[in-house]
Formats: sequence, structure tokens, C-alpha cells
Amino acid sequence: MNNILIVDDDARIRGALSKFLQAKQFHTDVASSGTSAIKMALTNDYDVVILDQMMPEMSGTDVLLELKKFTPQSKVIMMTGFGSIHDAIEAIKKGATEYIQKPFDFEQLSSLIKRCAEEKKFSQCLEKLDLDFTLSTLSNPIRRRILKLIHTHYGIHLMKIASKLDIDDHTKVVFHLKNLMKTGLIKKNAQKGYHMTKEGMKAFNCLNIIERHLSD
Amino acid sequence: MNNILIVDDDARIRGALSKFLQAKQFHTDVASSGTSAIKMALTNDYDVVILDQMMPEMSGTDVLLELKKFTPQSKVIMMTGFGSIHDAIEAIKKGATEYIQKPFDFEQLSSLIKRCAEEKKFSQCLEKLDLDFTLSTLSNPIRRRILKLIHTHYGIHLMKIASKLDIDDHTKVVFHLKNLMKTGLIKKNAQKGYHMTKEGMKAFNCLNIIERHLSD
DNA sequence: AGATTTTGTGAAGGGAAATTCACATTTAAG
DNA sequence: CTTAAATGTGAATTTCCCTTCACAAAATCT
Repeated sequence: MNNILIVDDDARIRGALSKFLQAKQFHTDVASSGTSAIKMALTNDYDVVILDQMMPEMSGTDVLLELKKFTPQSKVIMMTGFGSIHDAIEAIKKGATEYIQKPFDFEQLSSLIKRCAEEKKFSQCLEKLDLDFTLSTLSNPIRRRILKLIHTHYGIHLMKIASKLDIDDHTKVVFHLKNLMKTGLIKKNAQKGYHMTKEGMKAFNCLNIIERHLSD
Repeated sequence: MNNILIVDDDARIRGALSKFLQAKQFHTDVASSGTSAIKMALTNDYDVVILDQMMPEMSGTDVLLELKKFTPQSKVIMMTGFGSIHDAIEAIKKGATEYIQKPFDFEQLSSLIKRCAEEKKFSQCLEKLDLDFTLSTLSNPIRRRILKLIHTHYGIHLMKIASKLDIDDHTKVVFHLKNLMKTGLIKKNAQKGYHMTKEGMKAFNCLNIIERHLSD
């Protein structure tokens, strides 16, 4: 079920679009102005926003820019007037995902929405992959300790890590080191010393942020 | 194996203490001045620092204050001169974990160290519990989505969450909600609506910070 | 009151993560 | 060169997280 926001000053279009898309199993909200659209987008997290270019007060482009600021993850389809190719290109440049020229076939819009929703789902997956990896890596206390150790002891070796962590079975440490390497947070040099990567530093900073944040 | 740092300007005491404690299976480093002690503490993460009160340049108290700034997790035992109860009390007030009056029985110091090391292990457990819980809670993408949802929709109800997340089996959502409640990130009001706690807000902010951090 | 929806519990099962063990290879030391 | 220490691999096992299912209690609707 996708959340759609329809923004148009023309009540007839709003109504017709809303009805049609609901029949297509989308969940739709409507807004009659740019300001109300932004308010709704702030609290409701829409997958796709369908935006009329020509509106009094705020133009579609203005609304688009605001939406990109506050809810950049939402996909935006801009509805432009017939023949205004220029407007359409401008909208895409400013971050709209798609555009459609009035008057248009509702079926055409529907497939456009589907494509946008798919795209959104996909880009979310990509983002979440990183976050998932980082968080699940850091959620293990042993790996956190290893990361800290490697941070303070550049090029530290396996057995040194094991002894510092009071772990008898070195293969256990190997397991977590592999894990950290697989996620790209640390690397091993030719002398088999472990050191952090750029990503590792990022993750390490994240850890510090969390620790500071949670302990105040 | 505990890491101990011995700080004393008197070489004889340093040597004797070091030898004695090594025989007791502690790992010991020595420093002859406050400044070198601080440098070592910054890179080595000692469990217990044994600190002489009377030293040229930096007094033990000065060193103590610096240590508390940079490595607050280390426990500090202050060695004070005979009869200077006042110094001892001041040291404790300023954050020393224990004190011992010169001249002292080495065995006595050894048991003091053991106690400190235990205490450190314990306090670390407490800290890490929170961090562990929070991180492992946040490492699950469903729980992250629930947290976001509850953030934007104060007092949202179970089925609403399930439908927003496109999850058919509500018991799955219940599972994660319980999880979030157990870690104290969210609570349920009398009307069975879910809302965030202070801790939840903290965690939520952490998440946002991390997301920004990882995506740049 | 009866039906339906919402909310909740507990047990069973799948599967990934982590630990342990047995053993191989490489490197360093005497 | 021999020995010992350090490093590494793969399989077996355990543990823990998550999902699913069957079902029950509570709240809401008609």
C-alpha cells in the first residue's frame, strides 16, 4: 500500500485523481495549496507526491524545493501545463522524479506512480543496507571493543587483541575480525596488523556519538 | 589480567611496587611524572592508576583531575603521606576511587587494586548494558521504522502501525513493540496508544545523526 | 447481547550469529 | 633446522532473534 499526496488548486482534478487512484489501491490524501501540502508531508511520510506546477501563492516548483528540504525521501511527480517543456525540465533539474503534461491519461499517471514507488523502495533498501550493516556490526560488544582497540593501537596484531580483551580462544577474535573486515570497517596490512578504514572511523565516530548521547 | 599504571616520582617505590604487582599477575606500567602518566593513560586504557599525592610539577590531585577528564572509566588509588587525612578526603572528593596512606603494606594495596578492578568491571557492565540494548534494538530495521512512526504519530495504535508498515501479522508488530518497551524507548498509555520516552527521543536522535553521518 | 475488530499471550520452528573444537599453515625464535 | 608461537580454516554445536501459528481476552460496533 503506497501513500500518495495529491496537490492541486483545482478541486475537480483533486477529486477525480483521488477517486481513480483509490480504485487502484493507493492510499491518497489531497491538498489544495502548497503550504498545506508541506504541512501534511511533514507529518505523514508520503511515498509519492503529485504536484501541480501552476498554483496561486506557491508554485509547484516552490513546493518541490520545500519538500526536498524536509522530506527528501519522497518521490515527486510534477504536473505541468501542455507544451511547457521548459517548466518540466526545470522541475526535473530541481529534484522532481518524474513529470507529466496536462491533460494526461489517468492510467499513464498510475504507471508513473508505480514506477516512482518502486524506485523509492529500492533507494530505501540501499540506504538501509549501510545502516543495517553498521548497526548490527556495532551491536556486538566484542566488535565494539575490537574497534576501539584498533583505533588506539594502529596495526595491532591478532594475539595482542585477544590478550587485551581477555579472550582465550583466538579463533573467536578471528571470527569478529573477519566480520569487521567484511563490512569494511577495518583492514589488514601485509604485516598482518589490523587498522581502521575511513568507514571504520565513521562507524567509530558513530559509536562515540551514541555513547555520549546516551550517557548524558 | 588487569592493566595497572603506577605513578610515583620515587624510583625505588615505582620499582618495588611494579615487581610486587607483577608477581601478583597484574600487568604494570610505570610513570615518573604526572605529564607522562597522562600521556600513557591516553593511549593505554588502564584499569587502575596508582597515584602518588606528593610529586614535583603536577601534584597527584592535578593528575587525578586530568585523568577524570580524559579517561573517566579508569579507577584511581591515591597514595597520600602519613597522617594527611585531609589530602585523602580531598582526593576522594575529586573522584579518586580509593586512597592508601604511606607507608603501607603491599598486600593491602593489592587487595585494594582487586576491589577497584572489580568495581570497574561492574560499572562497565552497567554502561554497556544500556549501549548493548539500545544498539541491538536499533539494529533491527522494523524497530527503527516503528520508532520513526511513533515519533511522527504520537499515541499511534497497534493496528495502525501494522498497516502503515504493511505487516499482515500483527503479532510480529507486538513482538517488536514489546522489545522497544523492554528497552524503555517507548511506552503505552492507558488508551493503548504508543508514544516515545525521553530515552526513545535520545535514541531517535542518535539514529538521525548516524544516518546523516553515514550518508555523506 | 452478539458480532467484529483490536490487542495480547505463549509455544513451536527456522535461521542467522556466535562459540567451540580440531587441525593446517605461516612466521618467528632458539 | 627444530621448536614454538602466531595466524588461519572449516565443521559441529549452541544460542539467540525473529517469525509464524493457534488461540484468548478486551474493546468496539450494530
